[in-house]
Amino acid sequence: MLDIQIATGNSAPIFRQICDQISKAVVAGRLTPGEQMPSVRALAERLVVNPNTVARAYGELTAAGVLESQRGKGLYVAATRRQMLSDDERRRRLAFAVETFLHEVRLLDFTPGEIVRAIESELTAAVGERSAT
Amino acid sequence: MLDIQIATGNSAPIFRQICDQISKAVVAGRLTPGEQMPSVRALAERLVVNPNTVARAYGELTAAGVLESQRGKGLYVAATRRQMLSDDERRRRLAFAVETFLHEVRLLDFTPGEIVRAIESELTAAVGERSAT
Amino acid sequence: MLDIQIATGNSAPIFRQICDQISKAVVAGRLTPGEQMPSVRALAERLVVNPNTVARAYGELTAAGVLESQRGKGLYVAATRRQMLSDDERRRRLAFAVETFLHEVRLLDFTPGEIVRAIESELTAAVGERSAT
Amino acid sequence: MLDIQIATGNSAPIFRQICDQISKAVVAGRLTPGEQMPSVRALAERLVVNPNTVARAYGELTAAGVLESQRGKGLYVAATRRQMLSDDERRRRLAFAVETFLHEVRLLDFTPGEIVRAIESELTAAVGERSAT
DNA sequence: GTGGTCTAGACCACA
DNA sequence: GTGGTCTAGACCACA
Repeated sequence: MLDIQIATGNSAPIFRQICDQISKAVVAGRLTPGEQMPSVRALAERLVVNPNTVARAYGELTAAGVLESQRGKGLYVAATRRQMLSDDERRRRLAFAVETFLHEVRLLDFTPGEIVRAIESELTAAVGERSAT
Repeated sequence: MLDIQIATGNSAPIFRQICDQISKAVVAGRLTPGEQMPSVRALAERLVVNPNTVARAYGELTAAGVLESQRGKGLYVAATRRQMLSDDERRRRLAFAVETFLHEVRLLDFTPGEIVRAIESELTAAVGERSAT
Repeated sequence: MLDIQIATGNSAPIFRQICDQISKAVVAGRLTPGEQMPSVRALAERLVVNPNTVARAYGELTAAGVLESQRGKGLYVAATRRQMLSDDERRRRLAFAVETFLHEVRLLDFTPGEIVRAIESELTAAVGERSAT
Repeated sequence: MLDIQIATGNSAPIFRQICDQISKAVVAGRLTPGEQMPSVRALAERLVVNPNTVARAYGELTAAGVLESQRGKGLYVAATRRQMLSDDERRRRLAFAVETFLHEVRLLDFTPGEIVRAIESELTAAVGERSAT
């Protein structure tokens, strides 16, 4: 069963946490294409969260092509993830994420080498995880 | 004179940008302990920013011990730098930032190589900027 | 002043009507890049609609790159409209719109020629309108 | 035998697809006045669709005068076709559909030529399909 | 002042 | 049953 953890407090908005964890689960293969998602109400109950909040997360994931709605039946993991963004937009977003990341990490006093190595080892781990599943 | 660049638009909140750049300047020695900071109004005017925003940044820096207020005279760079994080904590934060970053980037369909290269080129650019200052 | 008409009843959702009319106004040049949008609350009041509904419309337009948020100051018409979608996605959406359009029109018993001519004359008119502004 | 194609996913509601295809079949003469329609359950089974959905489609078609119910026996294609729209009304609807379509497509940054070509090729495809049937 | 998020609760279209 | 929309009203971060 899909495991989603909500961190209350000052962190990211709840709807975004839900988005993130679901799309992560899809990428990691813990949610398989065609699989039905829990209903808005069911997930809201489980997370002790307002249904609107889940609906918003589901809405964004649908707009992003991660989920697909089947009228009146429910939401399903999209069969094929379409690349909706233009190359320019993808590059823009990568640059933005890199900038944000380096900004966070800069104050921790790691050397460039250590940072790159941390990225690389996590990338390798992620590949391993996927093929292991 | 203290050089602060504000990026408007969707980037980090302005007050945080001010915080970051000031504490960075302190670490880099461009601001020396005991030095007087520009007044809230003066800095706000220079940055073309709401005085409240500068006040908030100064407030947080004072709370963090980077700046010190001298009654009726103004704000000064604190004589002693605040404690650093433990190595464990630093590593934990790096790992967390890496994970967050890779997750954000995942749906953009870049290869590991492209991601690492983007990080590296930004790191090089940052180093260049720093040594140029 | 921005003129937005809300049609209640069975038609399209209100937030979408707002989206549509605003992006239309941008394309037509009735809203110029850099111009500030009315605040969520102000527009909501004018349209006699819940602020959340306006906020949703504004949110979608921001996500689509039509508007840009300036923290704490308000929303502005984006200076340059970025093409965020991939060519594939653009083609997919065009095909979908064509299909929907032809489906609606089919029952009206127009010949293919009449349909094409209607499209062409409206396209010419749109160009004229833009250069006239 | 009546051939109905259901497209699941985000396209038009299923009940409307059924309505449309049946009324189209009547206009095209593939369903003749007086002919008996398949039962709700039979059609639902064939289309792998909820019986409620077929029932709703039949209901709307009956209300529109396309089908007629004969007490206890079933539904039949109505002997007389319903009134057509006035030319003015048809033209008004075409203009409205054109406007809506062009607006949807506008933000996709296609040239007028590309738009017209997309319409034409879809029209040709549709004609081919119809004459093939 | 600005927009952004969330809740509670209603109503709708659709299957 | 399903998701989608809307309202009313609260609270937050930011400038």
